[in-house]
Amino acid sequence: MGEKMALHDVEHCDACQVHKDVVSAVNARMPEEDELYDLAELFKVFGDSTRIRILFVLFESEMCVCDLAEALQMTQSAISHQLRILKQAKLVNNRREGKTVIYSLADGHVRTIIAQGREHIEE
Amino acid sequence: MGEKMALHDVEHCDACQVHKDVVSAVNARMPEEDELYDLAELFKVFGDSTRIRILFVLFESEMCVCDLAEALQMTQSAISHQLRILKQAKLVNNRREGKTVIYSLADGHVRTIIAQGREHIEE
DNA sequence: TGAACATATGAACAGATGCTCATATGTTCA
DNA sequence: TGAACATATGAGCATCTGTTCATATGTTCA
Repeated sequence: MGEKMALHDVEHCDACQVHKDVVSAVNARMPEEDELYDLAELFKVFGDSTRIRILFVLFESEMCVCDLAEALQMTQSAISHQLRILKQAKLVNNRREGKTVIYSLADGHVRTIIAQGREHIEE
Repeated sequence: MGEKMALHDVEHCDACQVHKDVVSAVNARMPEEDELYDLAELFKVFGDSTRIRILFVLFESEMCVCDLAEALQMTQSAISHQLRILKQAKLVNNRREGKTVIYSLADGHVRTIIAQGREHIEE
């Protein structure tokens, strides 16, 4: 921030003057830049049907990579790349069992978020 | 579907044979292709910090396009493009009042989904 | 140890995405 | 009606994303 904040003039309508207090109030309650960014990054992870499908599979049962590939009819590589993203977002956990690696859901937020999403689109 | 479903052989581990019943069960409970796609599309909309910021502003108050541009220090065009996406996803409603167009949150799922997302990243 | 298996990862490429710029559409008011 | 204002939209461009392909890492067992 600071000198980088060279607030270029932004257009505003006449009504804007009236609502200026609301704009200030809004900015006061807006989360930090970092949190907004992290939130968007989190939802980006849900924003791909391959990853959504992986999560649905894991709703039923923890599973190894190759079973996931089989279940979704995709290559091991593609699944592995996506699992990496899901893991970085802490949506899944994994543990090694011999040669295989077992992935599972990380926490309940995943179910809640997807459930709310499903409710929304069914309207 | 049909002839397009030329199930290319997918690799599978030895353990996979054991879990084959689980894979079948999973596929039975998997939502339709369309729903999975729509779900991903919905979350994609949440997956951009500009749109997240717009939603946070609308949490506080319904608002016209130029006030949103002012609040977020972005151009009217950029905001308008994003509002279009939010509207297509039925996350916001709008109504015209004279020259201005007022946008507001569409329903409670938006708050719930974002609230769950915030909970998740604060761990 | 070395072969076979399971998973991870880097490079590369095609397709999607978000912003800007220019301009069109829609509304009010003199 | 025409000027001014508010918003919407299409084209273009730079960037990001998901898959594939090749290959590396890690594990088991003979």
